[in-house]
Amino acid sequence: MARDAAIAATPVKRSGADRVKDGVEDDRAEPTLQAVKSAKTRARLIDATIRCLVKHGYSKTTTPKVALEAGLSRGAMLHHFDSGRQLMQATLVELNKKRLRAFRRAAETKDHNVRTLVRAYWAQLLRPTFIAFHELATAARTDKELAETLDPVRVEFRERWHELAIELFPEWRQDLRRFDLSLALCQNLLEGMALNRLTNGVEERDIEAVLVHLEQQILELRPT
Amino acid sequence: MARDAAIAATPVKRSGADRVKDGVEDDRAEPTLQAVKSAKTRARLIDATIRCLVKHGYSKTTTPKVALEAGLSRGAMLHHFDSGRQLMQATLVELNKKRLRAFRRAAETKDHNVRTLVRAYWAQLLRPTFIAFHELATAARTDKELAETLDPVRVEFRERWHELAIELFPEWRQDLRRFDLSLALCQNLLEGMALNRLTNGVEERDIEAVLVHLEQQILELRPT
DNA sequence: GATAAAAAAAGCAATCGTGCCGGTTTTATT
DNA sequence: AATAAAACCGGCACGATTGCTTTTTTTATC
Repeated sequence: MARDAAIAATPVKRSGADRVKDGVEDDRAEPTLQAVKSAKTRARLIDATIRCLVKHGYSKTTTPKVALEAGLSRGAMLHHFDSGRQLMQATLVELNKKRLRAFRRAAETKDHNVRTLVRAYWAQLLRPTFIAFHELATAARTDKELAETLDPVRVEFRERWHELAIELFPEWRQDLRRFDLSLALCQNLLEGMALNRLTNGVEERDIEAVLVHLEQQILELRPT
Repeated sequence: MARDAAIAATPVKRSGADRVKDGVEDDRAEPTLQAVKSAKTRARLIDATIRCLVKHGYSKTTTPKVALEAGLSRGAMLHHFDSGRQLMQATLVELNKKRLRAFRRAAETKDHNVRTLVRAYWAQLLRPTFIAFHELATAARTDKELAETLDPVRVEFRERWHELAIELFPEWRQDLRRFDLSLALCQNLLEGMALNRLTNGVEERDIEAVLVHLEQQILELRPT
């Protein structure tokens, strides 16, 4: 986990991270030095990027704006991420982690019924994390390097989402066809509605009705 | 309504258009002069913009690229649209017209059943028009001026979509609640799936199942 | 055919984002 | 305390985009 974070968010010319990596094999645990500061700064930059994506959109998210938002100089920023693109890629990976974390959290609530899960996912789609993710996903359509980062992200998201759903509702294992259909319905419908909502593409009063209907649909698709 | 469209798609220092506009009240019809050429060039620029949005995405759609794609000089381009932003706004209005035209066309097919209409809308969402529209809609979230253009566009789209659907299936007038729900389901589900598809966010094999299920759903919501 | 207007092209200055570099401060290790 | 390696900062030059202005060519009307 922590290693994944280091790899995904690590600049080429890192050093602290290398030490940690080497330390893993030659001594037991050298977890904290100023490498922890580096990680914090990287996280700050990524968070600033997310805020910029939400506030200004992808096309107007520039490296000076991100640096300003993070309270760092642009020079310091380029010390951690060799280019703006690397920062975007790291942000994309981090956004995926955030989304998956939110899932886990929602799943740990003790009462797992379809209704609460649908509501939990809908709530997630209203948060900045999803907005920023959408900005990057849209950009990735025409940006080869971003697409190459997005691709494994999407795969992982799908897999975890599947795993988690099966874990919560094991009875669904009986009919995987309907299971996949339910997931596809839920994801595409809610995400479509969330995106349309961002630019007044859906009437607020329709939302509740759609949510209720979706819940009903999934219940009917569920094996007995 | 028509005035809004004219404002949105018309350059400030137009002339042919003014003449046509004046001509409406002082003489019967002065439809063709070189104003028609101007209109054609504007259309060419807008089409080039759409192609650029599809090919490069919003963030990399620049005025030089559009001019090149249209086979015009940048100077000529700025003669028709005072700024790149105006071109974008005009393009957004035109995209809406294209989508509505496609609807009308689909509706004129003689056999109106739920299935063919769902399929027709889905087919629309796979075309460049929708991709370009989505690029602009996404940009509009953080661009005030684009948002001001998008807003009436969304309203008109919704109204026409409602009108058309009621016209094709008048029996639905009995239960407008379910009617609105059906439209919301159809639009958000299909658009969500279309968008996710653009960046490998949905498995191809799930698509058909979702379409079939949606058709079934709408049929069940339909009054007898 | 002459003339005026519009369409199209070409050129210009200013701005902005990017990537990179040298220099400075902080931090950790000996 | 000394030293080395980081984290960090400021500035530089290049390229690209934008809006505007000026010039040329086309087109329509008298």
